[in-house]
Amino acid sequence: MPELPEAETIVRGLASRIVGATVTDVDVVHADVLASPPDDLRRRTRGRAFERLERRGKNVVLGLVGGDVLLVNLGMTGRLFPLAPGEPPPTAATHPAVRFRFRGGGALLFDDVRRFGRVECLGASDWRRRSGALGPEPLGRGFTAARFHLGLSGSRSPVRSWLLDQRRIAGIGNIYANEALHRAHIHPRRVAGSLSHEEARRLHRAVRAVLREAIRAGGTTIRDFRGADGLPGGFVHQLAVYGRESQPCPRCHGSIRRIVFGGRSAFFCPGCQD
DNA sequence: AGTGTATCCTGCAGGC
DNA sequence: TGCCTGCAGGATACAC
Repeated sequence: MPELPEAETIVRGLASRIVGATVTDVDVVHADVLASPPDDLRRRTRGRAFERLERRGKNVVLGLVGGDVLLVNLGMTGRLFPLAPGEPPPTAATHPAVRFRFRGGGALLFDDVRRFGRVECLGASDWRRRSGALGPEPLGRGFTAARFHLGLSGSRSPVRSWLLDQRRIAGIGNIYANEALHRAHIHPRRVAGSLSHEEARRLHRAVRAVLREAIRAGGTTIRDFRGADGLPGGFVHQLAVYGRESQPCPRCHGSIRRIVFGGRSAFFCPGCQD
């Protein structure tokens, strides 16, 4: 489910509720979302406070005092709900998987219908290594059109697959890959290394614009996504192609098509993407 | 280095 | 109403 804008929306909504909270215990309802045994997670988090909250790609990163990091990958249907002392979980939290209890009675609930999400606690150096294996942040300063073009060059994979590969660029998922390609007038199946300098520049701009606009709208809710405040994201109303098979292209009024490759649906307009 | 396929799960929409 | 199929925002492992 959640891609960069959804993770960013969660982090922004969560920060004021979580930073400063000290973990007293961890309730594990579904251990299969944990990367290590429940006791490992308890040992590493109990008695420690969260001191910073950030995002890396699609991951929510909760930094603990002492340098360890609680890493949450939301998978397809993962959500994080902060709970005030005495506050019951929202009715939307139908599939609780892990609950971090805080001193004073508050909590952070990880809820995940399909349980493709992952929760793990890493030491600082392990986290650095993990983060280093991810590609650049598309909204970061270092992510220039020139660097993007360089990354694309030499790759024979379809550009949509290239965008989804977290080792090449971090945070883009199927919705925003399709939306950015449409905005840049580039067919999702184009060979990444065949993009001209001009096309790479257009796609670079499109990726950044789509992600920024989606963050501004609070992410995209197809079905499950909720921000930390429990609200759905509004970008679904601004989607041009994703999930709109057979509907008219908002730009040229051609009929949007769906094709499948790399195991996932790609949506595009045959009229204005080549 | 690519691609296709399968896997992990649950829920929902659509066809009959 | 029920049953079946296909589909889903992700990540990974495998064979070719």
